[in-house]
Amino acid sequence: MRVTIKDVSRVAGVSIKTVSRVLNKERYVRAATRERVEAAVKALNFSPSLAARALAGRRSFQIALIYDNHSPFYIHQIQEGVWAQCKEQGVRMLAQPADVASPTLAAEVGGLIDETHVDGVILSSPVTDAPAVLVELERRGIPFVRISPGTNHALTSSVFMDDVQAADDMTTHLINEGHKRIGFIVGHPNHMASDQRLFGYRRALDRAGVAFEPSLVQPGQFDFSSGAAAAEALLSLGEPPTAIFASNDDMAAGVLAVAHRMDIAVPEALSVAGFDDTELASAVWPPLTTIRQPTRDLAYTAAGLLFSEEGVVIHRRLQHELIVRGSTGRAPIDALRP
Amino acid sequence: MRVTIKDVSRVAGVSIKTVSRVLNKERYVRAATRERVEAAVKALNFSPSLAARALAGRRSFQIALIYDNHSPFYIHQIQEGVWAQCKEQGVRMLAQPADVASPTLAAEVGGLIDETHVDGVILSSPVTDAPAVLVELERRGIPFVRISPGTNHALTSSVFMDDVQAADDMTTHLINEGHKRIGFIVGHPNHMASDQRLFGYRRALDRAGVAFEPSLVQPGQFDFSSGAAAAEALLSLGEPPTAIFASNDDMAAGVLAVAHRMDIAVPEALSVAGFDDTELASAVWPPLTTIRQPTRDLAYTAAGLLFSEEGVVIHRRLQHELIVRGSTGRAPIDALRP
DNA sequence: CCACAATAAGACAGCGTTGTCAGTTTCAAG
DNA sequence: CTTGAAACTGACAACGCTGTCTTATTGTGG
Repeated sequence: MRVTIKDVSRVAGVSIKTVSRVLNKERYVRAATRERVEAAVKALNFSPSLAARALAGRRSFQIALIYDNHSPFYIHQIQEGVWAQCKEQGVRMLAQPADVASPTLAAEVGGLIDETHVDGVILSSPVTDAPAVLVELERRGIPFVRISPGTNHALTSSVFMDDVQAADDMTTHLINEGHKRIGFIVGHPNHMASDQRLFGYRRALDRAGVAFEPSLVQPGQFDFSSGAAAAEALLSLGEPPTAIFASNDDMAAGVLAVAHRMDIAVPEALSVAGFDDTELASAVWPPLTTIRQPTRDLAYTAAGLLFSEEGVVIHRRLQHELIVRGSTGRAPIDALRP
Repeated sequence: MRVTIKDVSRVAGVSIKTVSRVLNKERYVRAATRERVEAAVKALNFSPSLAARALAGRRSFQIALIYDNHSPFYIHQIQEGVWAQCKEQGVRMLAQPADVASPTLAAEVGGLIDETHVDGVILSSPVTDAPAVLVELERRGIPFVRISPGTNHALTSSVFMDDVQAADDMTTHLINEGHKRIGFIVGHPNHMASDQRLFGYRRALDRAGVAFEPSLVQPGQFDFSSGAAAAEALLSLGEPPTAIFASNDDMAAGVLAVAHRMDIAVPEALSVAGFDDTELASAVWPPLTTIRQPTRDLAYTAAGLLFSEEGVVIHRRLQHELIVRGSTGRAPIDALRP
């Protein structure tokens, strides 16, 4: 039924071991032999069984991507980046949703590894910072790379962007546009990036000599409705902000919706800024001023590191970019004279 | 290193075959024995190797989900539905992006199956209607289920919704709101659903006695920018439509953006309707009147069919729902008197 | 209490590869 | 030529399970 390495070896007139050598690009195969084998592989349309390879050899040609993130756009980009790298490397990707809050998470990850023999694991935030998972992976000695982890102290590679600087950049941009009362919507508490973005916001305010006001900071969950709720709270303040910086695009979309509903003109009366530059940022009106996070590249690079020389720990920072679109503008005149 | 069935058998004091029986819930194991084995499994934290199971047995405990769809929200829901079902069944999901336009698609799918030994395949539109893929799957005799296929004539199960009726419902709703000139933005030509939605639109017009006007129909690609382009074309007509029905939400978001840019009030001067009810529909302003397509359920049900009794072909239709939100309203007065 | 079926458990081969090791050919230097 | 190392190739045993077949052990009607 199934075409096996045996069939190939018969057609090529060599031993199965030689076919295996060709498949794995090992040394010590005469060019003429290699060609005959390759021809046979092509003729029979042979694809080696990953199961058999995993069982017999040291590699499984599979890696796992573990994520728990409720922004579909973000996940989509992460998947795409990892996938692209896997394709280049001839490796399969197992995309695995997870729940960082689950007490069985580490056990599930362990089970996944045992079951599938994956060669490595990509962790996406916030799974990057689930201690139980990290312990489990280290105990197994399986290579893994983290995308946008909260801390870099682990002895494992990671790729990330400078969330603090990015939030600082955005806040500074708003200050330069004349805004003094800038609302901030914090991200999901599970994500370390949330704190860092908040820190960047405060740092920019400090540097510009703008007093930090706790009532202008609202909690959020990185989703649309929490953004809307936070916007309602901010806009019903006695002295509402002239700009709102939501720490991701989904929440910024929520802010826009509330502004529209309350008939507040954006950006004339209120500037709105997001973070991530997901497709959503350009799908809303006005299109969002945001931080372009190189999500796809982060994922692509992360997977690349997984396949790179073993034992070398690399922390690679990718550059973000401030994207100015229609949702932000000069502060209203009356806000400029205190 | 790795915990194997042998370790379990040693701890439980039985043969590996008996452990295998317990794992696979086979008959002929005394309750007491089963309990001892289960205890050993738990104590050792044993997860059986899928590779070994696939190689030795008839099942691999893996299925593949193949898709090529450029709406991240849609894919996300599909993945989630299939994933949920897989989790219940204790089976792994291989999410596999693909390109229906690629001439090597069928070969890739074949390779995937050979490599991974998957027990079954879920096809998401438009891969559902790639003849080469269907031929390849049938040739291999591997079970597969299609989500929202263009045709139901194949001898394989499928789940779908009534795209014609849904588009008819939406169009009728707009007509009932007094609209006579209703623009329509067609979906991606690769998707059979595109034709069906167009047909539903025409059917509703016909029944209501509204003349069909070809210039009111614009092509699209199911993405934001093609929706925007189509809107520009429609709104610059000599006599522009009072409503635009985009055949998915992404394109409807594009229409909204153009309306905002051209300073056309929605829904006062222009009603905008979408299709799918992805999260995007509620993230834009005004929130979209749309058709709720039970995407997640379709996927969940599809995976369920894959695991159900073999050989039974089932075509299951899931119910859609017209969701009226703020983006549509009565036609402008002057449009009501011809 | 016996015969015989139903139930329960184990021995062993084999799934399709790779790792190891041994054997054969090639080739350059003496 | 001869020799020895380097280049090549193959035989065979794993890998961790399940399928098949065989061998107990238990239960049941006559």
